[in-house]
Amino acid sequence: MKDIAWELGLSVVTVSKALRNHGDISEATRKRVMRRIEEVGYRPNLTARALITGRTYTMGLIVPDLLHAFFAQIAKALSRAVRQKNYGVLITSSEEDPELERQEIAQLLARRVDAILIASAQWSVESFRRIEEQNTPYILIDRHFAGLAANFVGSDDVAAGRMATEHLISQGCRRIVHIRGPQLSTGLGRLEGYRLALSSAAGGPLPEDVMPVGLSADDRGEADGYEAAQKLLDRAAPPDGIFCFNDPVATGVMQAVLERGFRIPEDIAIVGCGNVLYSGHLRVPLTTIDQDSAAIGAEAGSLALSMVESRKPLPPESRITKPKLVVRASSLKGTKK
Amino acid sequence: MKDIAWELGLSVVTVSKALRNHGDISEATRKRVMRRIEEVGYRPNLTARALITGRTYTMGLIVPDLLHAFFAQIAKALSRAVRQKNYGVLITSSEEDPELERQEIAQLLARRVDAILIASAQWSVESFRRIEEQNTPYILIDRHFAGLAANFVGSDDVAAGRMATEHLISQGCRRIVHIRGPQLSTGLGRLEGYRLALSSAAGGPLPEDVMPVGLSADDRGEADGYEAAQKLLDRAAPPDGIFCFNDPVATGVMQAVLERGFRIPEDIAIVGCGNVLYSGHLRVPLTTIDQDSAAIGAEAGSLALSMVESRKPLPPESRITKPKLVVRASSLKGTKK
DNA sequence: TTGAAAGCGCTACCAA
DNA sequence: TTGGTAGCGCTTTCAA
Repeated sequence: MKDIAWELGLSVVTVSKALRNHGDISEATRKRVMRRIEEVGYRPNLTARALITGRTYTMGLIVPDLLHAFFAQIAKALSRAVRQKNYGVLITSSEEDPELERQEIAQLLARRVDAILIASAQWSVESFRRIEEQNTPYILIDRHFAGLAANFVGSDDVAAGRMATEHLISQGCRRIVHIRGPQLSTGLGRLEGYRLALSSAAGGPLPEDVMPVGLSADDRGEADGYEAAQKLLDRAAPPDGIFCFNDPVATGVMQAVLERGFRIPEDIAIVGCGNVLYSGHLRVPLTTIDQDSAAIGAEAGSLALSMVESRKPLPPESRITKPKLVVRASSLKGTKK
Repeated sequence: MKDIAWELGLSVVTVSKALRNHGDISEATRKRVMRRIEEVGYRPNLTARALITGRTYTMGLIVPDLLHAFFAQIAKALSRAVRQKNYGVLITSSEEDPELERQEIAQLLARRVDAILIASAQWSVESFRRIEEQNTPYILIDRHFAGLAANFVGSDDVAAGRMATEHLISQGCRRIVHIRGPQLSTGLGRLEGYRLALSSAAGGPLPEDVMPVGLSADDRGEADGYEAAQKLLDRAAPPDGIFCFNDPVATGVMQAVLERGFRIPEDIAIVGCGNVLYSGHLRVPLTTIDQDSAAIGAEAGSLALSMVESRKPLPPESRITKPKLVVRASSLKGTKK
């Protein structure tokens, strides 16, 4: 509070300026003010400042599930990237529910966050129009939308799906099932990559075989993967390779496969996606596609910062990381190659 | 904005009251206002409201590492608990660094969060005095301090350490090493539990054997566990049981042990702590102590809410969950019992 | 039931 | 270099 001003025989204005290293202030008074600030342990009320400057120094992040290590990693990296500029991050979870997500967007908007970063579970683009109306910059993370010219930071999902599938093919798999993700850019992209790889396989096109699952947030896909795998194993001719939408799904698949007495990778090779941090420590170390979630988070952070710092709207930008295949035991048949 | 008031021929005051269902407002005008609100898509500016009411409807959460599933789980549960009352959560990470943590506390204080929830990496109690000075309610999570009469939500670490160790003893282990955690209540408590269990072992007291590690946030303990295990395995007589401070450490230990050709649990049994969500899917499914981090997060949330809602200071409260042993393959020798 | 006045704690703008 | 005046968008008296 600014009885500090009174104590020093200054005006609040001067104190305010001193606090912010505002240009026209004499070094002497600045020092004087700063010392008193220190003594009293005063900290300016950021909500008041926000009201007048219109900047809250807060980024809003919406993820489907904080417990999913992929998003936790993004959150962590984002938080770190913006922290140095004194930004905080308001993190909320949509639990993969579009309606809840819309509410969260409204909340963040009401709180006047400086930018919204969102790995959206949305089907339509409507919510984003709302954000645009409020002139709040926003960035799509991980998942993007075809018809929406928005900032995007994520990975090339088609390439990811393709690499994963090609790898399985190169390991000698011929009956390759894809356990697909939701109807979002990530699920769709990886599916497309899977198809591309199969159709251009070396020894002639391989048959497609896609299993859907309904991803719910609470189990992160493990239960779904487990279930899907059960069905697959009940078949007369089970697959010899499975490309899973993500690592949690792969984890569930792995469990089911082992329980049923199949060997990984000898009987069934498994590839995941995301390279979540524990994937190398699973029952059978998991071959997966690394999408560098840390880089995505950091990139999104720096992009958000630049958007906020330059007050005028910047043209939408896409920053897409190249996925990398990480080969581990779960797919290494050594049959071929 | 309240040109809505003007449009309806009302005063801003009336609109404001209508918005908040404030008592004295006629049902008719309330409806009228609400409808207009809807049409325009107006949302009140929460920062302005915060300035005058002094309540930001925001909880501040500080964890050592968001990537550690234990804390991610807490964050998720907390977020869910307070969301229904329209609170948001500002999540920051201290990266296990006391100095950084102090800065984050100052940030949260400056932002005037309604309550601070913190799994502290602090050595001293000084920071908390600061929080108290600002009259901001705060709750310690997971880690508490001997000399501090503060609200605490966490687990009984002594019991956890004891259960883990007793389990190893019951499995026939006689050379049991504890890879200990940091000098905080969690590390200290589990260590004490370990000692208690050894000294009261059925066949007479067993020797203590404690390995320190310096937990850094970035690897969540895996690398530390890996290193510690290497040293252990270099010994002439390696241990036959290892109780690890937490699951990430256990993960690292497991890797080293397997790499060196030892069998788990036949040669070396391993027990972790935390029951992080992937612990059942590790190379060897991990026996661990469940501390129900979801319950901790939810409890902390409801406690925080009750503190905030009742404006007057409540007497400090401790909510301590009872840990549970989760037996999996990593310790199941079947030698005895 | 409604609204005028005052002000939350701070910063922008301009005059001194 | 300093400080008075205004006002950010709301809510809180309290009087009409």
